[in-house]
Amino acid sequence: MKEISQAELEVMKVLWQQAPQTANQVVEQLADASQWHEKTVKTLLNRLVGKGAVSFEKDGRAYLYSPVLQQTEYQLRESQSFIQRVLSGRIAPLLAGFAEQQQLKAEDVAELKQLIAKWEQEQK
Amino acid sequence: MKEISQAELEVMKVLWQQAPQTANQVVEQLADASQWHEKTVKTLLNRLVGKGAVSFEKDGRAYLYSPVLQQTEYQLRESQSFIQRVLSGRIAPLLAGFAEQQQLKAEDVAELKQLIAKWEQEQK
DNA sequence: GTAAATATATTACAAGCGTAATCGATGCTG
DNA sequence: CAGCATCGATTACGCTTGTAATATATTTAC
Repeated sequence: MKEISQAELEVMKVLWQQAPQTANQVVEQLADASQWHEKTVKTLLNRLVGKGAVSFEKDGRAYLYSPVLQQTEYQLRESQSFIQRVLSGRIAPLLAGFAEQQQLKAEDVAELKQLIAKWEQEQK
Repeated sequence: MKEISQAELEVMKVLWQQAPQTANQVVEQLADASQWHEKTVKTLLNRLVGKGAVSFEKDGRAYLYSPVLQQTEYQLRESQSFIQRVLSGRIAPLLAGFAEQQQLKAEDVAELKQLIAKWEQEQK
């Protein structure tokens, strides 16, 4: 699977929320959110099909698009490559930075604790 | 400050390890690690200067290069933008993915615990 | 059934990127 | 001092990306 560009990612997000969707449904959501021209969105859809990240089936004159690449899979892959590439494999500095910026929410901390508990279980 | 590309980042990493360095010192380290041609590395150095991420001072015929952008600053900025763009602002899923892949090390967990403790202190 | 609307497909085009080669200046060597 | 070696600067070139416009095929509306 080829790399997905930033603009293409926005299109994927729309499809991840709901699928399948026609090109026009996708266009409408992104016209609101991103000020993108219809033609631009359709180009992006096309490129995503070319990259194998999105598939479509014909529904009369229009197409119905669906994501092939799943969001969790994408997030995991990107996270791993990001942590290697930018953070040299260490994850804690990222959180430290976040904490400093007061961007860590109670919710996040709760999830972290659970994660740690689970991890410790597995170590036994 | 303009965006730093992936290839440029490798050059920054070398300068973050030690600075200032001559172009040739940088070239040598990257020739080993990345198979890059001398000309390629020098182009990257030049582009980084153009982007304001690296500065130089003349030392006779050669230049001495130093990073202007600091690594921690870069990492923080990139982490924030990554978490927004890819993870929609939630940091926990990233960790969950990591844990699943057994990539969380004892060291990481220790750091995370400390972070949480500190965070809880601050909430009081 | 012919024109207008509308879907996708094809083409466009400038900027950024990866990956160098060439140019021009300066210093080194014999 | 005349060429060679070596800097950094400039130029190159094909690919990707952002951002569309144009072309083509198919419906649908008179």
